[in-house]
Amino acid sequence: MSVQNEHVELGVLTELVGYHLRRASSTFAGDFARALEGTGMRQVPFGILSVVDANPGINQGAAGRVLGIQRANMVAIINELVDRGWIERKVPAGDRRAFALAMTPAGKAQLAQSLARIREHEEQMLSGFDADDRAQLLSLLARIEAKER
Amino acid sequence: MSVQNEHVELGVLTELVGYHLRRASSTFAGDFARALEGTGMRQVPFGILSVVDANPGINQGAAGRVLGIQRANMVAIINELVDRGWIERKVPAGDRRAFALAMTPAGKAQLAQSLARIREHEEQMLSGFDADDRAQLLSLLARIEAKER
DNA sequence: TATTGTTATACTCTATAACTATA
DNA sequence: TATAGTTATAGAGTATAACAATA
Repeated sequence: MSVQNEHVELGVLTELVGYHLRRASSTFAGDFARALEGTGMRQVPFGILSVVDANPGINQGAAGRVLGIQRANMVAIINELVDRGWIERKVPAGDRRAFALAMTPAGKAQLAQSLARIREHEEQMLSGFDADDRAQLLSLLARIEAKER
Repeated sequence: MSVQNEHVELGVLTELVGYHLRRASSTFAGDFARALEGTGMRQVPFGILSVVDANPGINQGAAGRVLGIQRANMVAIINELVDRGWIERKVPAGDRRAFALAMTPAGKAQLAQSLARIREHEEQMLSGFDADDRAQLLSLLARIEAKER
């Protein structure tokens, strides 16, 4: 029997929003990875670049908090971004515990290049979605994100 | 400065559907884990229970395929479900390569108990969503899942 | 040859606890 | 004391390659 002809029921999963969120997110992430293949860019590091770019001088803890990444897990990711020359750590005058993160010119360029690929990938994944569909989806997702505790 | 007063911009992430899908899915998964805490149930094993229940006699490969889980990764999960006495492997008469998976009575009970908790958790996460909002969300997610390749 | 299940392995993401330097 | 960053560690999910048994 070929895979195409396989008839398999999902059972109670069919009606569970959590299941479909997980699968849709996974489908999106898989296409993201293919679209960025060879660049070494992944979803999480890209998120950090976006936040550092939008908040020059932000520290690791604050960047991690807005992205839902714990302090301990930020260390390796920030190290990677610094090693690639995309962001830099500066010791601020006021509080010598925290580093101020800032984009380098190479980081800015990387962010722009990745963003171009990501926009293509989003167009692909959302083909068939009109402006209303996209706005609806973003609005519904935002209402779920707001339930984070 | 308290966390509440922290003002941090997401930058280009704000408009990216992939980012919000990932965060909403993560918010949902976190609440799922809290709702099922102590029962040992997780999203992936629950999905398998649902599929086996809806397709008695299905084999590991087919169950994994519909859920997007690879053969190699099914082994440990099926072992766990068998060890817990929730499903059983039977050697079918026709094809002795594949096992036929079936629910045990304990597995049926576990599925029902977990489902009750999961429905409460979904009510919590979707409070404020009317029937139309839920149908819209499921429909939009299904259109993204259909892009899986 | 192709398929099913299996083993081994590795990488990403996530989670917790404990430590240090600084405030 | 509280906070920022760090280290160590572990678990869950996911990915690939290679193998044995069966078809």
